Amino acid sequence: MAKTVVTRFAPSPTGYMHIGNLRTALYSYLIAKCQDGKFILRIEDTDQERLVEGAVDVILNTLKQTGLSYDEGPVVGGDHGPYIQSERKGIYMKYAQQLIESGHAYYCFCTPERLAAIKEGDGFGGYDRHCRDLSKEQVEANLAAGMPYVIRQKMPLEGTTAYKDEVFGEISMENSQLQDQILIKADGYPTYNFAHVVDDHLMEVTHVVRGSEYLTSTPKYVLLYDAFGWERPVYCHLPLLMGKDAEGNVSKLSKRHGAVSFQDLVEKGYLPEAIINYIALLGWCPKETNEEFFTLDSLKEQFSIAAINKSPSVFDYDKLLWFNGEYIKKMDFDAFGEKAMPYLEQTIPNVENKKAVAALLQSRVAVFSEIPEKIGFLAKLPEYDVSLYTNKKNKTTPESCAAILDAAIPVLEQCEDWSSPALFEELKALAEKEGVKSGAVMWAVRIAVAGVSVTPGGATELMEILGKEESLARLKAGRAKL
RNA sequence: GGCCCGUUGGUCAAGCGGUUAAGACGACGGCCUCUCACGCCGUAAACAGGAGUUCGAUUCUCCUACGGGUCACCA
Repeated sequence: MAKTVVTRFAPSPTGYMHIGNLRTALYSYLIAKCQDGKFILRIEDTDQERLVEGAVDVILNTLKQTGLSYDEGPVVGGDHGPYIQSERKGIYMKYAQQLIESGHAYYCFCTPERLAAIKEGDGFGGYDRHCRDLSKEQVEANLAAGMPYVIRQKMPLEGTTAYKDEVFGEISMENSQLQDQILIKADGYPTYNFAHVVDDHLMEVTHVVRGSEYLTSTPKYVLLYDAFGWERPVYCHLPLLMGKDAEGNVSKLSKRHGAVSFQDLVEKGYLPEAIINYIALLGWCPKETNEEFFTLDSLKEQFSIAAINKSPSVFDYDKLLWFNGEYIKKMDFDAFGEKAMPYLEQTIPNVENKKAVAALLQSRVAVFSEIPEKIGFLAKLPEYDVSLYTNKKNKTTPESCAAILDAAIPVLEQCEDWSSPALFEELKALAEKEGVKSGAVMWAVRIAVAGVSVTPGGATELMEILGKEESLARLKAGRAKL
């Protein structure tokens, strides 16, 4: 029986959930769940200078909204807690000590000033290993004198370190490339470099899933596992999510590329399911099907590490928009209405039948935030130019529209049944009587009633929503302009 | 700059030695139509370049170019 797969998502609480981070969470979750494994959430907050109030809640809320439920982690607990690194501070030092004793790490007393001076040079040299070979006596003396110190990993000077990545394959690095990185900082907190290795081991994580920016630092981590005599985890590095700027240059997706946090996207009216669906396809493609629509459950069934690709992918807002539109169209009407209601209330508080408006909107909206601009004219007839009455296809002109409105207004005033189908029949009959295309009548009426050239819904649908009184007032105002 | 990784249409991508090189978004055109949208139909658009290996390379190897990542008391 194979060992249970255990993955983790280990974000640092920065105050927002970057979309690339979310995708890492998704893949990490899926890699576990497609193999009936466990998914752990761990908060990596060892940088005391970058603590952000409420940042953990952002992470928790995002996972909740997207349905990425974790088996162990903050709030839910588990056998390997605590799951917040700052609460685990006490456990790292003894492992660091162990490494010092075995000759894999050492105390370093170099001051920040000295390190900065070293960096002055070409900037690529890194630490000069000044404290690497201090005598035991010297170290004791410094310690006794209360000198501040950090603990560094002692890298092999020669040879190479290699590991196998599940998506990128064999990665091999010359040890001479590896810096004697800091394991424990002067404030006593561990660095990511050290804490994640210790925690992954203690939490029995079998698959380390993270962005490919860690591809080249992983040899250092692998060396740590080896130094402790721990079994190395399986590594799955994920291709990066890129953004394209105005000049067409691509780079790691960031704020300058637009909305990049999950919160931003949700605020703009994107659905969590659509976001998840879209980002699942960035770097992964199902093997046996051309299907593009996936729920979290269907992803669990289809997902496989082997189908993850290596090349970075550009985040395409257009395609996300399309996905969102598709999800909106698939929503049942009540759910759509509920989601749209805040926008409707804000934009057209005076319109009685908001449900009818929602009905017109569902197939015409790709993201909720575009609702106001589409229906503003319902709240108040906008100022418009008579040139709107000119339409090539229906062969209308301001003059012809004037005639049409003259004929239409009295007819409409007589209408008892103010429903779209009834109104449509009336106007169609009128068109026949007047010997013009029904499209011409509809055009004149719709412009008069809406005051904008493009509307969600046709003339009679809009009239039904506006009601008889308002519609006629607008028609008469329109006629007066001509 | 050193090291690591990548490179199929504008974008996401299938392909895993022999194909008319899929599909999706976007673009464009058409149909439908009470404007728009939806829906339906269609068009244009790609294997970075050069050497090998092979009967045969988009697929394998090497080189070049380009792109990205990484070299913190950040993760």
